[in-house]
Amino acid sequence: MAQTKMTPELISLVADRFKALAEPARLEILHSLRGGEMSVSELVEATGLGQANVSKHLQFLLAANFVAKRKSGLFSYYTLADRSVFKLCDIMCGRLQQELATRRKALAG
Amino acid sequence: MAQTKMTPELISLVADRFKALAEPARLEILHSLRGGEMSVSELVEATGLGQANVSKHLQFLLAANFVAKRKSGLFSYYTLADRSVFKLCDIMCGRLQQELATRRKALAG
DNA sequence: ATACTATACAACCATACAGTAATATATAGT
DNA sequence: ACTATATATTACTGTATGGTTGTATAGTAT
Repeated sequence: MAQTKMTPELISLVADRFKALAEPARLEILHSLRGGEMSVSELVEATGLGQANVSKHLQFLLAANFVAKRKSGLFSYYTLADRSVFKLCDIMCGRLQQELATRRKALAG
Repeated sequence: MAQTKMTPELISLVADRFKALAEPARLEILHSLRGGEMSVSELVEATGLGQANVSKHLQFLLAANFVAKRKSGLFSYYTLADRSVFKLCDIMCGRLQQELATRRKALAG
């Protein structure tokens, strides 16, 4: 399973989800949220990005269901929607380490 | 581990890898390669994309180490570099199903 | 009501890139 | 040598989007 039909529509949806992770600023935001929920202004401070910029990226991540939002008074608090982001990033980091190891071996050999 | 330092440089590299998967055409190509290595023209036929387009996407995937290349005579044969692509796509598809289930429940409830 | 604050949104510019057509490169066959 | 074929590359166009500035919205406080 997990191998459904792979229609063009499904492929397009998957591509959109990957696109949400294909941007350093958004990865930075997700990384900041590891510790727990944060308000927009906390994320602005944590990442060094502009407020409008962070807000836009958060809408993007929200649309892709990578974060969840909770409003309280003036503040909007965002959290990671689930743990799968880490699985995804871990696999990617594993790949990168593999690449580096192979490249190093090529240079040594 | 796998949680190294997350420097801006590393984050940028990870984003680049995700970007390689953030495009329906490239997912289509990777999907076609499930069955084994294929030449460029076979991929052109399998995906319905233009030759130059497929070639460019293949260079992109090659740079991101998602595919490997083997030349033989006039032909270039491409294969999946490893199985991790499937893990990544499976996780994404799992997320999508989860999203659908939640949305359905919201409508029902 | 007025002032202040946090967030979202709209308008703008600049850049990246997907797709295409034309061309270049490389290999094979005659 | 010439011809044909497979792939790569270049040049171009249109679109998407990241970042910024300014503004709108919504909530709080006095």
